[in-house]
Amino acid sequence: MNTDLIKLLEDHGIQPSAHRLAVAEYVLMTDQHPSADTVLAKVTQNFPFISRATVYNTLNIFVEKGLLRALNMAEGKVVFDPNVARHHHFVDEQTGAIYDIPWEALEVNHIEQLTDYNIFDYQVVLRGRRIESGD
Amino acid sequence: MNTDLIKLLEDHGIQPSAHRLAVAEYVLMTDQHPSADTVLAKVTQNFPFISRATVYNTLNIFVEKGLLRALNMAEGKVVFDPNVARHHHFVDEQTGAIYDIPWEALEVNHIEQLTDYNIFDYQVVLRGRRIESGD
DNA sequence: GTTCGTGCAAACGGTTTGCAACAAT
DNA sequence: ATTGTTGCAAACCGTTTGCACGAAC
Repeated sequence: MNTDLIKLLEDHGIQPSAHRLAVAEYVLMTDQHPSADTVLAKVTQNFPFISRATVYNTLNIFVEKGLLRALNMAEGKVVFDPNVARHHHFVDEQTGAIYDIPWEALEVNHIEQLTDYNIFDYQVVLRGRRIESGD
Repeated sequence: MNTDLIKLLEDHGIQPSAHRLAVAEYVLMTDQHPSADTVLAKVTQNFPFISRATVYNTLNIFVEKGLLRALNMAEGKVVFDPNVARHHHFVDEQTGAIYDIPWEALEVNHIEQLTDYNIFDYQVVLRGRRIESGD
């Protein structure tokens, strides 16, 4: 069951406490991009006695240790992305929802010609409306 | 002198008050990406009696009316970009500074194949270190 | 008994808002 | 008189921090 989750935390130098596992179980498995508050709400469902501070602490540790990426895409709220591999993002301007776009789906050319910059990383950020296919 | 600035505001449906002109004079002319606080500091130099609230109000009006774009790229602070034309951004991870990359400098392919999305706009966000060429 | 995780509440920092004063027409 | 701009201070909201408690080794 979550022995693999325990191992994952340990492999990243994080002591796997019960609270941290509860947070990990949700935030590392979701394909959404939850805010800290969303994480708190979700985790509270199965784990009613966790405090806001612990959720924030845990999320920050996860980001520090490379299990999560923190994104600042929209209005004053950080969201967390368990997908730490390279990928692009689409932001639905109506709902605020963020969707992952696979790295291979897009191709960016001429980056090597930006010689004034030492580029560690890049991504395409797209904005618009998601076309709802019956969901 | 700033009759053109007055006209610019009026053309965007903004009453050109003295305070608004003072803000516009700085924020619409800069090639940096100042935060609200930076704008306040700059404007205060020439215009000591402007309040924080007025600066925020003015910036929000400018964004609403399309004179500025608001960017959420980094830690909990909105910055303003007077360049409202399409362009890309490079973020210096050390200094936090944001640089504009001309639209034509990069080419993104296969966007039209993202058929689940109605894409209004997109940009490439690059991160790394700017190479200081003697500045 | 020292280390580390947790909870609470207070503090923090950027931004917004309510309200009263004021200017312009 | 109405409309719109400004300033102040308080409120707000997401996040961080200080400190005390408690569990684990």
